[in-house]
Amino acid sequence: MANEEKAVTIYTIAQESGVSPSTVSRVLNGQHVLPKSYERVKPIIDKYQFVPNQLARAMTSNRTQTLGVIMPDITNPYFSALFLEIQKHALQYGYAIILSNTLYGGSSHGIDSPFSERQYFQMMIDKKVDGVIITGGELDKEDISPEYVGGLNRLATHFPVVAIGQTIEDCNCIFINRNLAGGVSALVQHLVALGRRRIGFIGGEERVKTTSSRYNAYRSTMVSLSLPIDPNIVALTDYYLPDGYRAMDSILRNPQPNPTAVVAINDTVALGAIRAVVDHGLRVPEDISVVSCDQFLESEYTVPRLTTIDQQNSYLGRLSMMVLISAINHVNEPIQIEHSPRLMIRESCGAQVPGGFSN
Amino acid sequence: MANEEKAVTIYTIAQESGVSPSTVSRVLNGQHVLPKSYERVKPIIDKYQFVPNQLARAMTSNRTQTLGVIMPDITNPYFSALFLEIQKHALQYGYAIILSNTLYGGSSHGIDSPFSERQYFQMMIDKKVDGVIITGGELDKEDISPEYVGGLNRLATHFPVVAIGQTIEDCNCIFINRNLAGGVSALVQHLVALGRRRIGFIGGEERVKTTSSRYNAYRSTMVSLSLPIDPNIVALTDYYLPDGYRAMDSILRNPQPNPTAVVAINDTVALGAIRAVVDHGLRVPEDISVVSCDQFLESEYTVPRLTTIDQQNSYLGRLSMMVLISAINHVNEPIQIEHSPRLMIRESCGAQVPGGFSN
DNA sequence: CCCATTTTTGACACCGGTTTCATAGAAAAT
DNA sequence: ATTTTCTATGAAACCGGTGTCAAAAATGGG
Repeated sequence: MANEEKAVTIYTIAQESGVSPSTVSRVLNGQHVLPKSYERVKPIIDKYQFVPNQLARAMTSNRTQTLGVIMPDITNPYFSALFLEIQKHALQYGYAIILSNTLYGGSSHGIDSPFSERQYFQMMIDKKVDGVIITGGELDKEDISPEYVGGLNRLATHFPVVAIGQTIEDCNCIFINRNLAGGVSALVQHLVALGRRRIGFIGGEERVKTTSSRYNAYRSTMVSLSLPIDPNIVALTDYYLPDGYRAMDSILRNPQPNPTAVVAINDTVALGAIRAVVDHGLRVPEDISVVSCDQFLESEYTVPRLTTIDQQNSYLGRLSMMVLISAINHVNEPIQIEHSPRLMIRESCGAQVPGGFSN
Repeated sequence: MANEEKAVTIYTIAQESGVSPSTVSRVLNGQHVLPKSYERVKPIIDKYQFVPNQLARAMTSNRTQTLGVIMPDITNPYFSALFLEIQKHALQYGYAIILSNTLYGGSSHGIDSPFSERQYFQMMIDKKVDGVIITGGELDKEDISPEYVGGLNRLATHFPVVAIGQTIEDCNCIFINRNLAGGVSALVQHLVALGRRRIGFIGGEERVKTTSSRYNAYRSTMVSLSLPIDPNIVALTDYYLPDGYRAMDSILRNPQPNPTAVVAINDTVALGAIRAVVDHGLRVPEDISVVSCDQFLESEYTVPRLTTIDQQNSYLGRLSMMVLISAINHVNEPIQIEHSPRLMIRESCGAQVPGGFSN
């Protein structure tokens, strides 16, 4: 297992090429040396395919070429897509990524996470990463605890921290705000245009931005269209399939008249809701339209095809990575990536779309 | 950004408590010291909440408390579930995890991965991780290149490598073999018991174990039941939703009679197939049963609910982690975790199951 | 071709721990 | 009380690089 032969170090190279270790170091770091010295050192480096020890290098330079990503749950397709996007760009800059899933509020995994988000903060500090991207979890809550903000600030004294979510006052992180409610108004208007008036809402947790901002957009659009908001056809639980099922089921069990359309917080919740509708012997979209605010599944392949909003989440990963990299390099030029949500009108809203297959 | 105050080191602690750095080191590592010394040092450590610099520690101990995980694509639910399982256990042992997605063959992401799997190997070596778990990618292919095996062996000279997939001869990794075909025979028999005889198969790539072992199980079961295997209702493409769609679509476009049942390589492919069936104006399961060999979605919430095989993949994550940890600690007690695939009979096969909701 | 100036180089300290080894001190034996 | 044995401690070397600084070499000007 262990490599018994003495490791090749910068001293090995120095000795064999007849220069000092310092000169080898300079060659490795692209600093200027006389051509003569270079010609001596380079072949020896190549001969051993020498790569300097990153640990030793990190000791003095305080750069580990490693980044941290903290998110609640990688099995959530929204987060896994975000992570992949982040990683693709990180690699181009030679960074490895330590991924930590906090399972914050992750009841859907049957275990209570024994590690709090703040313990992950400590881990990132211990690992001496060069920067961190953090998203989800307590960051999305409307009332963030001072302890959490303290933790973020402590993190930010060690390295740049990019926080995807809401902006927090008096916090030294770099914030990237998602336009969460983007397209929701258009979505509701689209449903109304299709003749649906009794429109419900199902979403995640109540005091969490992802839900509240969309819920508010739904409410204000309903009000502006002079449509009533009936609390009997609103249900907030969590963000996964079973939650969507449970929410829709409770609405349909209610003795009040059923909604004719329901806006779901995201694709998974929408699919859970559709399953519940079917289980109640009803059809989507004929009896009830079910639409989603946030596409992160390949929802053009579901039955029925989901009407949803493409929030262009892949930009988010790229943006956060760009921002982090430039913060690490103390570059302060503001980075702008344009993107706007796109309404994807498909079957589940009841609109007449081709989509189908002509045999 | 940078913490300007001088860092607290083991020397700080030594000076303040009036002992030598060596003694502080011993206290930190739980080695035996006189109670007198301990009483001196401990309060100072607590006062600063001192945590020794992991980088410096790693320099001499050659332990980074970091593990590597190399997989093709975290957005694939199978892999993300596996990763989460691995991480949960890693954390209990105090390991952080560097995740690398190779996007091997990942045409579904629209980019050609600029980094080959072997470059990720190098990265793990550079990062001096304590061990690696690798799965998917070239490891699943039937004809693995000698270069790849060489890469694996090189990895294994640096630290223990757990490879989830097939066993490779003359390779110093620790192999964990999945029982890929488990339950497939029972699945086919179940379909036959339901009166389906013209049974097709759709799966991933041809020379990849995940597909070939299941495909072979399908074939041998068909043969043993004296049923014909019609190549017109077999289609192999890839592992994602669009692939399932494409495969089923091509089968249905074929002038030959349609299958009455189709076995899909996994849940995503099955869902893609179902979408194709519906697009051809047919119904699942009335016209065509669609079943899956490998549950990794919450497929009890799909429409129709998917009949599939629970391969109990979560055990795989736990097992591989256990094996890796004990290899790192040079423990050689064989680890056995029992698990057997379970057939999940639901709607999509055409069986009469309660499942539905009574209004 | 020699002296002044600039550039390149090598010796050495340093990053923050661990480990070896010799010594001081405690415990045991005489 | 004295010698022997054992144990705990501290000084110093080490892990493998980077940064500083003074000496050496290269360059330029007269």
